[in-house]
Amino acid sequence: MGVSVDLSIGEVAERSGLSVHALRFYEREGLFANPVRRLSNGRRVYHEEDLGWLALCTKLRSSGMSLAAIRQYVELARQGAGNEPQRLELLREHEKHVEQQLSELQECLDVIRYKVRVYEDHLARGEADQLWSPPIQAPSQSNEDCHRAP
Amino acid sequence: MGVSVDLSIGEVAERSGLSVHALRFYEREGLFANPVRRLSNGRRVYHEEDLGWLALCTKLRSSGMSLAAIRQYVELARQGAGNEPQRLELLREHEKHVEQQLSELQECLDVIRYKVRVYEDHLARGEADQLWSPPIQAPSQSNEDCHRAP
DNA sequence: TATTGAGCTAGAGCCCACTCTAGCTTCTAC
DNA sequence: GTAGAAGCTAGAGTGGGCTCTAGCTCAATA
Repeated sequence: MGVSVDLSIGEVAERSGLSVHALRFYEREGLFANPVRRLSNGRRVYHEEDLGWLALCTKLRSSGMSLAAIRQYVELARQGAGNEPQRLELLREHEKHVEQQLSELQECLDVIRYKVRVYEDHLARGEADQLWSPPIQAPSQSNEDCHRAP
Repeated sequence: MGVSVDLSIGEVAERSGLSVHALRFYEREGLFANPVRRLSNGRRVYHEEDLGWLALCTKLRSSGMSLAAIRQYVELARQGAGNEPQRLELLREHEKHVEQQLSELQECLDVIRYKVRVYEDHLARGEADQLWSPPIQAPSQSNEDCHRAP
C-alpha cells in the first residue's frame, strides 16, 4: 500500500466523485469508517483507505442504501471485531433489496421494450393501423394493463 | 373490452396502487391520457382504460422517468396521430436510461456480493484472520477500491 | 503587499413527488 | 334526519440527500 499520502478534501472530492460539500456532510453524519483528522490549521486530511471506503459507500448509496443504513453498518465496523455477523446481516439484507430492485427494473424494461416494439411496428406499417388497439403480445401477465395505453 | 364501467377515485386508487391524493395530483399535473370527467356532483369518473395508462405510468415512474418526461409523452399522445416518431424517441431514450440503471445496479450487486463473501469467509475461518486485509478477488477492475473498506 | 484559491463553519435552501390538512359537500344506510 | 364514508379544493408540509451561501482564515504567488 505504500506510504499513506495525505489528501486534501479537494483531491478526495475529485477522486471519489463526491463534492466537497458531500464529504463534509458525510463526516457530520458519521459516515466515515475512520475519523477524519485535521491539520493544525483545521483542514481535513484524508488517506487512500478513505477512498476505498467512499467507493464502497458510493456503490451502497447508488443501489439505494440510505445514509442511515450505511451509518449503522459503519458504526458496527468502528466498534471493532466481534460484530461481523451483524455486519454481514446488513449486507445480506441490502443484497436482497438490490436483487428486488433489479427484477423490478427488468420488469419495467420489458414493458418499455414492448411499447417500443408496438410503436416500431406501427410506423413500419406506414401508420395504416391504429395505435393502441389490439396488442401483439404481453411481456407478462401482470403487465397486461399497459396494452391499452398510449 | 365490454361496456365502459364508471370507476370512482377510490376504486382507481385501490386498483392502481396509487393514492387518491396522487391521482388528483397527477390530474393537476396533466398526466392523464384522457381528460378526467366529472359527475354532476363534481366527483371524478374514471374508466378501465385509465387503469391501463396508470399501469404504464407506474412502470415508467418506478423506472425513474420523471413526471415532466411522462407529461411530455402524454402531451404528444393527446395531440393525436402524426407524432409517433417523437413518442417512440422518448420511449427509446428512457429504454436506454433503464438499461444504464440496470447495469449500474448489477455492478453494485457484484460489489455487495463480493463483500458478503469476504465476511462469510472470515466467519467460516473462525475469525482467526483479520478482516479487510488482503482481498480474495475483485469483482471488477473499477471496483478495486472497495477492497480496503470495512 | 495584495490577490487568488482552497478550506473552514453554521445554517439556509432546494428538488421532487407526493402526502396531509382544513373545511366543506354529497351520498348511503339506518 | 342523522351518522359516517367518500369526495371536493386549495394549499401547506415532508423527507432525503445533498447544494449553496455568507463570512471568515490561511498559504502561496506576483
